[in-house]
Amino acid sequence: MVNKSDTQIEIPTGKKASNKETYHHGNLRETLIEASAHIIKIQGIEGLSLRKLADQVGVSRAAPYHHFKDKNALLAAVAEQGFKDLATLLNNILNQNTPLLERLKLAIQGYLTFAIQHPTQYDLMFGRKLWKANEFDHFQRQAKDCFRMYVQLFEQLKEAQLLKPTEDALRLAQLLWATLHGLAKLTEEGLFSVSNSIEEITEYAFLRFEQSLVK
Amino acid sequence: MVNKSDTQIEIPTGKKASNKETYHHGNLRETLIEASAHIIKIQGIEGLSLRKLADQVGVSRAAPYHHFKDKNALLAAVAEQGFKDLATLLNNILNQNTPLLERLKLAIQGYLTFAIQHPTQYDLMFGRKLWKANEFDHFQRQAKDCFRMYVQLFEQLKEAQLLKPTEDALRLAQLLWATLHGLAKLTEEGLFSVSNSIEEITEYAFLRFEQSLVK
DNA sequence: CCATTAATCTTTACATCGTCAAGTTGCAGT
DNA sequence: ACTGCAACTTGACGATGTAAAGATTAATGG
Repeated sequence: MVNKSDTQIEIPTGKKASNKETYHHGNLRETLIEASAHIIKIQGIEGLSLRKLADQVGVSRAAPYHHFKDKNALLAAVAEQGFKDLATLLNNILNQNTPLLERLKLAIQGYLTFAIQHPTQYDLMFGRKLWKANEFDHFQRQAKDCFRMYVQLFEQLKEAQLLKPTEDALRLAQLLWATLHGLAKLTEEGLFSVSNSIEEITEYAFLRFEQSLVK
Repeated sequence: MVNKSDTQIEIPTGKKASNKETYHHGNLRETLIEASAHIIKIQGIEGLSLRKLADQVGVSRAAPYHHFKDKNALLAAVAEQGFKDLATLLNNILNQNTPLLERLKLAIQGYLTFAIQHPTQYDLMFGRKLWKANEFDHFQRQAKDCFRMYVQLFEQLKEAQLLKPTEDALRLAQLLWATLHGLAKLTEEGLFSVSNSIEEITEYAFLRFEQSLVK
């Protein structure tokens, strides 16, 4: 009754045949993910309620449960999409034709920019809730794929003899990611009394890894 | 009725006169914080329900609201306690009589150990929920006090001429904390396909900061 | 082209949760 | 002893996640 089609206009429901009020939504799963991502971006993770979400999409409260076991399962799907976005961003950087060191710098800057421009989604992606529950394989796999891209980058650096022979690609990747994650999180939360620009921070991080390079 | 004193035995309520069933608890605020910390340690943040908490402490549902405006305010108090613990831990390390470099190493190892031994509390301490809401001054102050201790350490290093003159104490502290936070979080969540020991990780992090030292 | 099956969605219902309003109890200070 | 304030209780409300059972449509195979 709340949801009569003639009372609510211009709220995008994402249904397949736009105006047609079909019993079957036809695109619910994706629509839910997108709408959730939108809500999370604006209201934060806590602002997402399955009931309101269902209302907004124009579907009953229980409908989402036919596509996601849980609220957490839905959140995991949103987070997974976040990692996919991050992955394509990194892919674009790592596959371009610039010098390897330039790519490293861009990979650093790109990561930080992503994290700081989408703080709430980033929070979800690394939230304990989704990681401690070991039931979201796709999500975790997607995240680790992102990590592997950094390992790859360092391996390329090593092959190109740009890395000191004593350095290990995996370790460096771990350290870089950790540094980036820490910088993003602590900056975004305002823990660094001084507020620095992304460029400044990028420079910090980059310089830290110069010692591992052949001069 | 659920809570008749003769039906529930040996659950510590933290009341002042142990057995005496007093109308006034007398120690509620602290008891709530401790009990919450305990629950969070075992069940995680999501496992904390104000009602169950009140039951366990032997008090009515609304009682906590006379000591904390909000559930979040209670969580902030718990997190603040976490930062206090971390602060005393760091204080003990920084005030001892060992060489400065040894203290740096211990400060690194101590932080990582703390984070990995209390994962759920650590998660709370750095959770976005408490940081984006700018209403918990004590909590944020306590956190920044911890950060300042790292700045202090690097300033001492600089005074002792152990730091290259081009290096800035504040920047190094920011980078160290970020690195530690990232390492702690990513390790604890199992993102680093390989699982490393704390000693190994400590070594990683420490080596990263050697380039800033005078040889 | 129709009938059966499976997928998708709805209605109803329930337990739990955070929180508020109004009342009660008891301690501290005049 | 009286008063006022602080600590606590009871009862209630709305919101939330989710399970059970039924309705509707799409898909499939004869």
